[in-house]
Parts: sequence; C-alpha cells; structure tokens
Amino acid sequence: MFDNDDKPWLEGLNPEQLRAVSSDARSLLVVAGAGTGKTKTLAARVARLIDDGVPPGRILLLTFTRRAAREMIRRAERMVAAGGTAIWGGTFHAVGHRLIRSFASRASTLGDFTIMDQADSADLIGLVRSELRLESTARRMPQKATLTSIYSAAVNAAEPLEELVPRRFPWCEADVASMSEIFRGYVARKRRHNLLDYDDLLLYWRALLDGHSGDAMRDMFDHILVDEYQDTNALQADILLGMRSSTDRLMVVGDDAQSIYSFRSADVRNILDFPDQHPGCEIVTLESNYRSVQPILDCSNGVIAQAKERHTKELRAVRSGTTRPSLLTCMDEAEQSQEVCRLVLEHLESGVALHDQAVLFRTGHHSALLEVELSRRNIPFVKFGGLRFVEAAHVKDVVCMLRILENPHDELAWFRTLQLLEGVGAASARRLMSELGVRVMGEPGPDDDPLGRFIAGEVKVPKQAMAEVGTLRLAFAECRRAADVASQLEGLTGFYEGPLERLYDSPLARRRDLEELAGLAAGYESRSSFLVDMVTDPPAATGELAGPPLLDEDYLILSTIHSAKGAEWDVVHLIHAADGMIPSDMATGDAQEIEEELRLLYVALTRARDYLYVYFPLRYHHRRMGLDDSHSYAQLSRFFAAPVLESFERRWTTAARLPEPDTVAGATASVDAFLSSLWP
DNA sequence: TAGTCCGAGTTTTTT
DNA sequence: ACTCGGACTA
Repeated sequence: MFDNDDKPWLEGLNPEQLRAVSSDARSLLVVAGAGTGKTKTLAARVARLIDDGVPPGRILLLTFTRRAAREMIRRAERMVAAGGTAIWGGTFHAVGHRLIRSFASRASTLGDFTIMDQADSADLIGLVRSELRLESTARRMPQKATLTSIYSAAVNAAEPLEELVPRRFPWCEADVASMSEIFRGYVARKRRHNLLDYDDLLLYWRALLDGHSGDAMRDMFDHILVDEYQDTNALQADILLGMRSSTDRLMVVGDDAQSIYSFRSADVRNILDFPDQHPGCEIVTLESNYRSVQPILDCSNGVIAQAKERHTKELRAVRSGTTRPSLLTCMDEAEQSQEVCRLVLEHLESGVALHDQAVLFRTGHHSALLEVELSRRNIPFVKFGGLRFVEAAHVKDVVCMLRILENPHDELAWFRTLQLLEGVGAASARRLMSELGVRVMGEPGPDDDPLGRFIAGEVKVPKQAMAEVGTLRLAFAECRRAADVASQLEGLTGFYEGPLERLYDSPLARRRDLEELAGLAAGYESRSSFLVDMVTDPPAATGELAGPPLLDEDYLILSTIHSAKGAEWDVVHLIHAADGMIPSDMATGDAQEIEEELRLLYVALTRARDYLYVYFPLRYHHRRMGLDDSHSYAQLSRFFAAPVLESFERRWTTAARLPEPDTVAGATASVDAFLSSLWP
C-alpha cells in the first residue's frame, strides 16, 4: 500500500506509531511510555506533513528544551527534503518570546523589552523588598530566591497566594501579606522598565491571543505538536487552547508516569484531561519499548507499580537481553565514587564509549565527590543540570555589560556593572545611574544616551574608582565600534580582569568560563540574539573540558535526573539510592510529593539500554573530607521494596559487608537525626 | 558610604 | 555550607 522508497519516514514504524504519524484527527493524544519511540514518531510525523505539502513554516513544534526541538527537526529533515521556511521549534518560552517580539512591538504596546532570567527576577524582588523596608517588622522575610519561586508558582498555577503558600510553602505562611505587597511592587517595576520575566513570556502570549493579534497568531500554523505534555502547566494548556483555529491539527505526546516538574506547576491533569478539553480527540498508546532489555523493564515496571495514581501501562521489551540490573551496596560515598569509576572504565574497555554511559543523581551537588574522583583519574566528563553556567556570578557580570550595550536603560544591568568598580557600592551606583539618565524607557529624558555620557566621562566618580572607570569607559567605547559580539566580549573581559581578581576566588576557573562564553558568542551574528538565547536557551552543560578543541574527545555524562529526561544511554549508573536522597528529604512532605519522587526514580531507571547499576552508600560522613570519622548509617531508598529488589542482582563491596545487619536496620532514626540537624 | 565581621536562618529539581 | 542583613569601622 505504501512505497517505502518514496516515503522514508515510514521506515520501521510499528502499527501504533504509524497511526500516530498518519492520523488526521483534529486533536491527537499519544500516550508514549519510556523508550517507545516517541521522538522517532514525532520526527516522522513532521516529515510526513512536509511530504504532504505543509509548508515547514506553518508547523509549530513545542518541546521541553531547545535541544529536543533541534534533534527532532534534524531527524525530520533527514527523512524529507525540507525547503523553504524553517519549522517553528522550541520551548513554550522561546516561541512565546518570538511571537511577542513580532506582535507586541508591531502593536507598540510593549516596545523594546529585555528578558530577565530567574536570578534577575530575584534581584529585582530583593530590590523591591529592601525599598519597602519590610525587614524592620518583627519577622524576617524569606530569601529573595524563595520569594521568586512563590511568585512564579502562583502565576503558573493561577493560584492565589492565600491558597498556594500554606500548601506548598508552609514555612512562609505568616508572610503572605508582605509578599503581596512586594509582588505588586515587582510587577509595577517590571512594567515601568519594560522588563519581562520567564512567566511574562507565557502571560503576554496568552494575553495577545485574547486581543487583536489573536486571529493573526492563530492563522500562522496548520499543525501544532507538543512534546512532554505531562510536564506542561495550566497556563501552557490555556495557551494551546487559545492557539487553536478552526482548521488546525494539534498533537500532544506524553507519559503521565514521567511527570516530574510539579515544582514548576506542571500538572498531570493536563494530559489526563486532554480528551475532555479537546472533544473528538484520538488516542494512541505506545507500549513497545525499543530501548531497554527486559530485566531493566521488569525493575522499572516494579517501581512504577507502587504509584497510586496512574494510567496502567506495562512496557514490553522489543530487544533481547538477559543481564539483570545491579544494586551495589558500598561502604560510603567515597567507595561509591571508586566503584562508579571502576565500572565506567570496565565498560569503556569492553567497547562502550564514555558518552554512551551516564551517571544520574537527584540533585546537582550529589555528584561533587564523584567529580573530584573523575578529575583525579583524568576521566573527562560533562555535567548537565545543577548550577547553570550562565547563573555563575562572573558570567552574569560580563553578560550584564553586554546588556547595557544592547539597552542603555537596563537598570539591573547598570546596577550590577557599576558595583563591579572598586569603591562603588549600591549607593554610588544609584547616584551614578540617575546622573547618567538611566530611566524608564519610552519616557522623554534630558539625554537619550546614558552610555554615551558614561563613555564621555560626564559623571563624578569616587576617587578610588577612577582607574577602573577609565578602563571600563575605553572598553565600552571600543565595543561601540566593534561589529560583532565576540570582539565586544573580548574588550569587556579585558576590563573585567581587575574586578574578577578582586571580587572572587579561583579566578582561573572563572577565566576559563569566560573563554567558554566567548566561544559561544562567536557563533552569533547579532548581540541581541546572543543575549536572548542566553536567557531562553542557555547552554545546558558545564564541564571540566578545557575548551572547544577537547569537545571531540570522548567524555562521560553526569546529569541530574531532571536533565536526563528524554535521553538514553547504554550504561546508566544511578548514585545515592538512599532514603533522604531519593526521595529527597526536601520532598517528603505529602503523598503527592513522594509520588513524584517515585516517578523521578522511574525516569532514571528507564534511561538505561543494556546495563543499569544502582549504588547505595551505607554511611554518610557528617563533614565531608573532615578529619574526624563521625558518620551515620543510611537506609536504602523506600522505593526499593521487596518485589523490586527481586529484579536486582545484589552485590556488596567487601568493606560494606562489615557492619552487622541490625546496625543497618536501625539506621533510619540516625539518618533522620543527622538530616534534621542540618536545618534545625 | 564601602567593605568587613557576625549571627541567624536556610528546602531540590528548570524555563 | 551557604546567603542575607545589620552593626561597625575606616
């Protein structure tokens, strides 16, 4: 019936995948279990659409990361010659930004705006908080980062503070009143300075859909495809509804068992309620797993079977293989690191490249000790997740200087940059900004060129700061003449040498980061697109790689479980399978949180193709690398209940065999005592 | 007013 | 082990 030579996208699709690829239903829900060929199906569908004559520019592909979008588009383009306009692909936030830029500026409602990342939002919230002088009241306010999370959670879940805070931030319950005041101030400040935060990218998108631009926006696309639908939130579901026209087709793909972003207000109800929200919807379920061998699936199925609420799906292995996963009990974290290195190298020797192996963990700092060990043994690695490269103070400093060049009225950027100068603190920075005429955009001022005034030296600076101000003026002046971002960065880094040495320790590592930043910038034509990408699509990985030349080399993958979503490796090492680590003791408040931790474990286990190793360190030292030997015993994660344990090959290192079984059995109390001693 | 020292409180995961 | 703000000194 089909000629595969004509239609290469048909190749190797199973009947369910084929249904998803060729369906013409107006609304299509694909429930795709882990490893069931979701990416392949999405890519094949895109290829099919293009082959059917849909112009690529009229296809919108919404993914969780831009990396995922690029991968899918690449695969689709391999299957079919895609000419003409490129497919619209990216995250909700990145696409929202693009749409707002073209529609809002055209309507001149917003003019030229700057996007803030989360740290910028936190700084602004901190600024508003200190200006409101709420500290004088008896209670101390939560940290600015916490306030930012609360603000964002309220926006994304569309939930009033009075309900949200007691439920998700119970320790801040007493602060709700002052919080509302701060948030009101924050919103006003954003508006006055034409700043949009991440949440605004979604809010303005939705607002534009309700306004005059709505029809034009809806008319842009014939097909919308959404990946990782289980991790979208109420606001995003709303946007999708708003984007629908009478003729378009919408396909969403997801797996409720892999919903792990409720902290970002993702709501599994989105995928569960999709059929109701989009009447006449066709549903396709993918259950054949092409990734893992059956013993790994047995163990993953056993883990997810413990979930209370779920769509029952049983993954079936297509590939053959009988190696059971290993649960390795180690003496302590140090031994765990040793064992990971040993097994990684063992697999390397038997032909599995480093980048086909990954070490997964619950939180960014869980890999700290392992990173030391890997460096010691010269095993190159790249780390995904944890603290981001662009959020490091020194990278932010340099990016802020670029932001001033882009928008000389960027209050936050000036405030940060000026304080880099020796002898200039918050007070002088404020004074300088007002002298320079950094002001609300769009309002007429005495001079529209604060940067020009700064370069011309038209402001009084403290004596101490004279030298550095001079260098900065020169650097800015050169930047104005330089054509490309890369050379602008070079000039600014020259000025930055002084502040870097003075303000931070380990300047060597930081200088390396700045070189990496320069390398990234070299790939950009314009400064503005570079700055936008730094916010909406920042580099996901940080690594111990000295520079670009080394990128060709083989390297091991380290990743938080969250960042491992959608990926797969031949060999997966999951470390810290102790209670308090997974589930994280930060997330054992209520049953729903614990259930999400369970899904998190499920996501980790289902990343493995051939070999799966789970490591459980028995003892946790109180003071890492400390001189004393005080420690307490951990308990195996509660998710490894008896039936799950049966699917593992259990092993103990020689050292781990030593403690008496009853010591281990009674360990929970001591772990809890240790952990709670950290935050009394 | 910048920079330093001290004490109190602190929640992970990411766009 | 970190951040943050307040008090204090130069």
